[in-house]
Amino acid sequence: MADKCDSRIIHIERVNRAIKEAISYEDAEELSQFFKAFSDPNRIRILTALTTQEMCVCDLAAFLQSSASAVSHQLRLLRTMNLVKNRRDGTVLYYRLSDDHVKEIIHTGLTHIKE
Amino acid sequence: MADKCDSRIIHIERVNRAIKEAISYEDAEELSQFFKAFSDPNRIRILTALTTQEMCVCDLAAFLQSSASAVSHQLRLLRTMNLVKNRRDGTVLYYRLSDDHVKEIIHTGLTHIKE
DNA sequence: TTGCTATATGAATATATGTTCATATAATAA
DNA sequence: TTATTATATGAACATATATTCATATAGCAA
Repeated sequence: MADKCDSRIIHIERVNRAIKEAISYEDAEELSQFFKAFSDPNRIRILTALTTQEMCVCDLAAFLQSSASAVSHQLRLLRTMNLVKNRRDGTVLYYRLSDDHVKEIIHTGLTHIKE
Repeated sequence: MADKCDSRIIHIERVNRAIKEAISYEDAEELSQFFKAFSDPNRIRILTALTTQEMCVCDLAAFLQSSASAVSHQLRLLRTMNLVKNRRDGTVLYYRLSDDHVKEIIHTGLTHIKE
């Protein structure tokens, strides 16, 4: 915090413009949380798997070659972020994507890394 | 790993389809790394600020009310991810976005959280 | 050269995160 | 009821991450 250039700003008009046009800190916080949901390879694999079909926790665990517990933890996080929904059929919970933003986000990301 | 349902998959056809259509683990890894760049509120604020103008490290530090050192660390990460570029003018480094994917990603994310 | 400024960077620290393990819960069947 | 299965969840542990602080580097001016 105590840097030299902090007291003597170089381009005050740019700083003011940035402040004026900025999204709120709360929005930045929420947005970063949203993207954090995509910041783990296993969650990415879960989300991409769910773009074409609904799957239960066991299916996803088999697909990821991971434990059902680990998958369940990840799914809870994705549920909290409203990225996936589930429906119950007996003891089985089927998970699916909440909406099309997920596909859109992943598609844009894939396009970026493939350049 | 030693879960009960791991040995006895419920919907083998869904698992096989997921495996068949999946992106590679390496791509999932790279994609998650890409999104990790957006998973911090200060990086989000840096990236949104740079959508309308180029700014130097000091400007960004003033905007974020953070230290130049912290900003520099974040910018290095964003540079490594190819999300920002810079140009030097004397001792000052001006940062800008690398391409339009950043704007697109953030726009989609904002649309999602505003629903 | 020396001195100053903007930025970069390594180490240390504190916090966050992902998995595992053990246990709990919910639905079903006997 | 009890048993079984699918899923959820809390605690613990290991790893990752963001900031701070101290120091280094790069460019410029005197």
